[in-house]
Amino acid sequence: MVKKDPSTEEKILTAAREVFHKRGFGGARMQDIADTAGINKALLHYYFRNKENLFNAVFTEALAAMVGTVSNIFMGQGSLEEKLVRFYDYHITFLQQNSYLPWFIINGLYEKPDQIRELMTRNNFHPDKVLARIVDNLKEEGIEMEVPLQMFANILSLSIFPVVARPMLSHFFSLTDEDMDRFYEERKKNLPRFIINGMKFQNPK
Amino acid sequence: MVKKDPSTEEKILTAAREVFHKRGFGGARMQDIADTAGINKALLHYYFRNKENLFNAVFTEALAAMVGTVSNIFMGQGSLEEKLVRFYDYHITFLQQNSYLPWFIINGLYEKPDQIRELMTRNNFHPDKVLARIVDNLKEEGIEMEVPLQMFANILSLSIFPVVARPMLSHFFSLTDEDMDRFYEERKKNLPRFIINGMKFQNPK
DNA sequence: GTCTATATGGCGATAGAC
DNA sequence: GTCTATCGCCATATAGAC
Repeated sequence: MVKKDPSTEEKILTAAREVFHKRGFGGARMQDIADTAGINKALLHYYFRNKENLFNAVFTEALAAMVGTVSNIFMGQGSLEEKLVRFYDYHITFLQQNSYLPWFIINGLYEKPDQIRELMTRNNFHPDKVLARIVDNLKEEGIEMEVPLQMFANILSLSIFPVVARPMLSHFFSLTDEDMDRFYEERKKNLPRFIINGMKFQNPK
Repeated sequence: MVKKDPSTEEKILTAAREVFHKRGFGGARMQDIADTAGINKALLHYYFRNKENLFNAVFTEALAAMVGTVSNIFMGQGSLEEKLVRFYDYHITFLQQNSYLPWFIINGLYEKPDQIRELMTRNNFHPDKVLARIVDNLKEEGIEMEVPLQMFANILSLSIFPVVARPMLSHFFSLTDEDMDRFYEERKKNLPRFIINGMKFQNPK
């Protein structure tokens, strides 16, 4: 199977993903995106009228992918630990390539909550249902939760924060890129047990 | 005791803090800072030659506050669990009052990585020593850590992320302000045990 | 020290030829 | 669809009166 030459639109989107990811919305330069895509600035505006549209395209695509996958993992079958393994494996990798996303979700909820909420429901993401599913999961495994929300916050914190805070950690501890990559691989392996065990202890019955 | 009229420099710094914390370096506008301080743009440049200098002043201060709150507690005496209790009690409260700070620091490191490394050494920040202290602590308690960095990342993630992501959590689960406040109080109580237990299991010797 | 007015440069966006 | 050239704005920064 021959790989078709990527269309200009695809080239733009790929470039935009890369530049927005590195610099954020404000820091990204249309000129940079054009250069990375190997075209000129004017063409960007021909395809996506302005910077905001281009960002929204990239943002929506990423959000949809993430939300869909996460939902599938937790709503499906299997023990909680199995699900956590699959979740961290997917989510940490995904975040490494989209580390600006959490910030834009959080910030977007301040500025345009409806748009984001709409996007989430359109992609069939219902955090309350995911949480309910996790609680059911635990019940089947003989663990009763007092405050499920805490568990949900813990699960997300442990994957999102260390990836978003990558520059902070690597600066603080003078870590190379390879160090950081190993660090994230370690996390994927350790976090599921860490969570399950921490929780078991808190509900010792 | 009479409160002296704040000097112009203090007014500028207060305003700069507010604007930079919310918008980061790239997003902040000198005009905004001037307006907030109740002066005009030219005066900003009179006091701090340029935007970069002003930013550095604010950033150094923020970094010091953040690192200070963390290291003071962990560098002192006591068992790890005691320290964790004190840490979360203090840190989560601190973050609730300074919820922009973590984003500001992380974002600052994205925007100007080189400059910040220089700032850190100049101001004698050594997070690696804090971590070494935690590891010593654990050794005294008979717990050997394979990858201390993981633990450090976990400790910080669990306090910082849920505060920064407050709008996300409250949107997802339709929580009131009172709900959220209770949520954070719960965390202060639960997190120390959660961490200690999760960790013990991972190092079962 | 504090102001008004202005210079300077960069970036998003558009016009228009091909 | 793709390019070159250029506009117009806005943000930082400076000049210079008071």
